[in-house]
Amino acid sequence: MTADPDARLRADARRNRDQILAAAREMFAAQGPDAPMEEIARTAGVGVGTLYRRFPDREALIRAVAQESFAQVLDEARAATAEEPTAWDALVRLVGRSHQLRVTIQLALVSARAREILHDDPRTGEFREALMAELDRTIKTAQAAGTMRPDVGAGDVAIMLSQILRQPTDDHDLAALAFDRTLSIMLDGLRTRPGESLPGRPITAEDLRDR
Amino acid sequence: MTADPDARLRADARRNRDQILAAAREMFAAQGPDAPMEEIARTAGVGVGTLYRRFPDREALIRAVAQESFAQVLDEARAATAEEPTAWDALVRLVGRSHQLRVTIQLALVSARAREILHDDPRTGEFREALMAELDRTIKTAQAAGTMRPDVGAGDVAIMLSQILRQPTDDHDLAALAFDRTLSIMLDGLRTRPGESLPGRPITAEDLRDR
Amino acid sequence: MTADPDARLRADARRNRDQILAAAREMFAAQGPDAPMEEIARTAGVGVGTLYRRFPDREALIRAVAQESFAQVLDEARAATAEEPTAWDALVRLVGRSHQLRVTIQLALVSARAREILHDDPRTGEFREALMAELDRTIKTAQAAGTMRPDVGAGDVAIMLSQILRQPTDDHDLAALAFDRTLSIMLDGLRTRPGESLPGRPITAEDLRDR
Amino acid sequence: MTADPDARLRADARRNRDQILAAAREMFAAQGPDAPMEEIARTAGVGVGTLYRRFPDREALIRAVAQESFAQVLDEARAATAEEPTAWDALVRLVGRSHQLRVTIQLALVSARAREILHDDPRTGEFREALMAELDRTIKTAQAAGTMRPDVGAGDVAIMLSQILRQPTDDHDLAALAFDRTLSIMLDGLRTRPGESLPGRPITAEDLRDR
DNA sequence: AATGAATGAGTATTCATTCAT
DNA sequence: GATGAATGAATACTCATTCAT
Repeated sequence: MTADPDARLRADARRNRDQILAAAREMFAAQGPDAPMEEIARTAGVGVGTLYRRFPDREALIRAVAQESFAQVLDEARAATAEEPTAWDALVRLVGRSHQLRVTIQLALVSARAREILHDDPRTGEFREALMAELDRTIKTAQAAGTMRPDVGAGDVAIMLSQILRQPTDDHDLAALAFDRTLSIMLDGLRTRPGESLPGRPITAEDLRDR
Repeated sequence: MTADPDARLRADARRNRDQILAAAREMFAAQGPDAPMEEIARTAGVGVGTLYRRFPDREALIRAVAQESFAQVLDEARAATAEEPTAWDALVRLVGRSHQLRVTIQLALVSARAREILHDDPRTGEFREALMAELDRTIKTAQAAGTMRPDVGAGDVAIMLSQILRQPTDDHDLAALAFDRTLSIMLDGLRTRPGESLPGRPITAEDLRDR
Repeated sequence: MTADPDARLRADARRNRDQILAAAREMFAAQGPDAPMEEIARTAGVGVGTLYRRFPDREALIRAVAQESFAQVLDEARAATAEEPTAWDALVRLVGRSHQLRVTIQLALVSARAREILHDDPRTGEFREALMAELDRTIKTAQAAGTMRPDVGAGDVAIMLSQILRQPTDDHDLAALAFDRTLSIMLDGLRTRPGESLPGRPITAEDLRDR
Repeated sequence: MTADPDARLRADARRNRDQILAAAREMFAAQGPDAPMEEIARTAGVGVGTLYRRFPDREALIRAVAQESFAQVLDEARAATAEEPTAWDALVRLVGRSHQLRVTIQLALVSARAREILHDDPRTGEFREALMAELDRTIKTAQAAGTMRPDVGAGDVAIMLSQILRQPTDDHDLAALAFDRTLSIMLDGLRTRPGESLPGRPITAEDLRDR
């Protein structure tokens, strides 16, 4: 009946589990989702056996890392909607703050293997749905308020974001600067601008449902 | 025993080399730069031995593929500058047409390993320099003509492009649509718009020299 | 804190021990004597720790299972001798009824590893001795009565039985049918038949003492 | 178009392949079909890689060993039929000579895993069919000639044989003696004996088709 | 005493690279 | 030169056994 299946873990087991997840997040971010399991275990300060006890195989580990990170983004998105005065502000805040989540999100998107694994994981799916719903709502509100161009959909924004969130350089300072600027340019491009029109049709949340 | 045995051999070797490069391009695009050497050889229709005779190791192969692709982009950029009426048009054409080059460019940027390998390859470096110079020139011209916002540098554009060029989805149609739309939004964000101003400072070609 | 805490514990421990033995018997029969300890524990409804408290390692467990099963066969053999009118009848009953013991016996004979383990276990040795003595007596009585061919020894019969007792198929019905028929053919072959003679010499209980 | 798919192997590769098969046969006989691949390779005098190049996984190796051995038995069976004066003699010779094939046959029957693997291998299936057909013919001929009891089928004999063929002891001399004697007893049990009758119904080749 | 978490050695399998034919 | 065979290091995963709670 508990939301968290691991709530009943013994204290030390819980700690190990968390350390493993943290290590995996780091490692995945640095080397991609094929990072050696043994190295992940070592980084987490446990034996491989322990890692495998908690996460029966690499896929399970990837799923767990992704879920954790998705949950964080969703929280962030809801907080933004709740706390910001306008939908546009909520959007700006959401995408701006995601900064710290970049790495883990990237994981979920960057490797073909990871995407495949997450594709048919129901838990991840739910998060994605919820996140897209939130985004969709925000965008529609902003468009109704006249602050955002009407010819874009939640899918457009999601894709743009997922692209921008990827680390363009290993130089962290430069990457941070680039993120802020690219984001700014993109937001400028998203503002209401009468007389402009995008090619094709808006990409909706629907379009991304089963990608 | 032929009059010109050398030429014959060179033709053979040439063909092999080209087939290997083509196969590697495909494979890298599909599976990333860690695709099995044996499979690349098979796809190219040669034995692994032949592959290794041409390219002493994986790094050499990656470098060769990258060079070829960079050379194409450079040609494209120069043609755009030469043939389009305005700098803005040249920029639009360049980024729009890069479509076909997406895959190979991506290869050169997407994997940490590939980036590392290319990082200190002088030949690749030259191409990058030339390309950035071309881009810088185009942008400055457009800014001087008042068509492009003055607070962006060649680095900003290069990074944005490299981000956009990555395949966001395996659904090719959706990816193509997304590319066109994201590009459009980005271009809108790049147009002259009095009263707007980006955070930080322009990212220049310099900034990317050693990334 | 109870008046007799010890008895309570013993009852608990006893139950655990029995459940573990039962589970091991099942598991060994199904998967051979290399079945995962953890799975045996789970089937028995206890933790691995408990299993290891009772049986310090796999060998000890195998020995315990084997002893239990050997003891049953010995009981069966003695009952047959005591209750059947003739030695031949006793023999027929013994080998026929062993049906249910097949699985556990098999365990003790089928795997090289198990045989090795049991080889130098004194307790198992005693059972084997007793069983062979019983068989030897029965056979000699039958031969003296003229119902059984004189050129066979207890070793011949034991070996034949151990061969026949192995499960020839996973199809249980077919296996049961095959057992009955093979046994019948074998018994026919063992009956007194003047003028026939076997190759070599009788294999005795002695011969099998240290196999 | 060749019967043997490996006919085109280079001389050295061929040699390696044969050595691997020989090593596997030994190893499987000694330790069962789970013998370490690395050890098999070492015994064969090659690296693991070579083993895996020839046989993509353990299953493939098991299948290859089984096929080879089945083919030998089939040859033996046909030779016996062709060269012996009576069907009964052919049967006696076949089962007697199988002695040397014991080990490899055992492999195919002893482990649940091996049986599963071979179960749906068409090549193995063909051999089994052919072998059973041969046996069936021999038995029917012997029964028609009045030398063999009429109430047994090819399945009965096959099962009995497969049971007897298993190594009952590690003492090779004793095992050989036991085999000869058990076989003799079984053959006595199979001879024509008016007035005797087996339980159930004859087990036919059919019955074993899909075990 | 029972539990189940942690450990790490043991094995299967893959694949880059070298080398005999 | 081309080929593809051989090698062995790298890595995933399993499971017997030990030990903290």
